[in-house]
Amino acid sequence: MGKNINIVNKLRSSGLRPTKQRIQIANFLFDRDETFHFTIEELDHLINNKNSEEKISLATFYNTIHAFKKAGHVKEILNNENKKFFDTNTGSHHHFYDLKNNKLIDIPKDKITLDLPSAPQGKIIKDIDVIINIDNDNQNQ
Amino acid sequence: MGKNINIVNKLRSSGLRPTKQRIQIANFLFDRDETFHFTIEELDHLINNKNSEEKISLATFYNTIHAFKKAGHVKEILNNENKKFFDTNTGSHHHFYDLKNNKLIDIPKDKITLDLPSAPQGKIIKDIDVIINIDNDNQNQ
DNA sequence: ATGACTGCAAAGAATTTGCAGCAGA
DNA sequence: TCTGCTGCAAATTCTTTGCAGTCAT
Repeated sequence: MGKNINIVNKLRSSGLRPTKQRIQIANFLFDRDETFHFTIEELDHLINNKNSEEKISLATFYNTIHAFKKAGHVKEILNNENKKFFDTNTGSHHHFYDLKNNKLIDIPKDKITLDLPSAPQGKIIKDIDVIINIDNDNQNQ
Repeated sequence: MGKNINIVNKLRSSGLRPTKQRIQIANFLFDRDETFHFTIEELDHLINNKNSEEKISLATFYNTIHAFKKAGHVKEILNNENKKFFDTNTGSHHHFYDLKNNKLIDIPKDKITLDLPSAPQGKIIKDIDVIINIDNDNQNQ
């Protein structure tokens, strides 16, 4: 199938050997319509529960996701827990953060208009993160 | 001095016994003109290096800062490292985050104008965090 | 064959917890 | 006195690292 060829090329073109584990992880992450938000722990569970035969080790998830991040295939997202979140949407965009289920929802960059102050002396703006925390409606408080 | 009386009242009014340690931490945090951003580890070093006599234990810093957070005296801030940042400015406001020295700088709420999408069905917006990542100017890239 | 990758287990870093002794009301 | 707080050490959680064996090229 063509799917694997694309994934293999994606890996190769960023200097990563297309190993069995990386192909499996990359397919899981990138072969989908919606962008996907995850922690490494979640990814471990999601992939290893599917394939009960050959488990990918946790260390490999860490290595691989960091390699993907360096290659620009995933992006790390601000969060206020002690876990690192990643996003398969690597473009500039923003997020809703649902406080009830700890899930992120993408907001396209052009849906938010910002009027910003200028950066302090000698500094330049590199990037802007906007997180809109949301909660369930119609509950007291 | 009146300073300590205010601190003691602040603690008492939030149901916290004004112990020696809490008074010392509260004075350090709240008796200043500018708002202060810190991790618990930094706070530990800053306070315990001053007073080499009686060290406050790390566990007490954790307990105390969490008690202060629950009481609304400090606010936790979004960050992308594996450390928790706190802010003595508990009002709604935003931040510059200096990528070079990992320091936060407050931005008053009214300095940023936002035009936002509405929250998803059944959800309401609770809070908005804007972090403007800044870096040194005039360096290649 | 060579160098990169995987997986295990051990190490590290940040935070939390249990509990005995201490201190504030 | 009595309950809450402190401080120590141990436990947890998340992440990183070292290294021997394995796999891609």
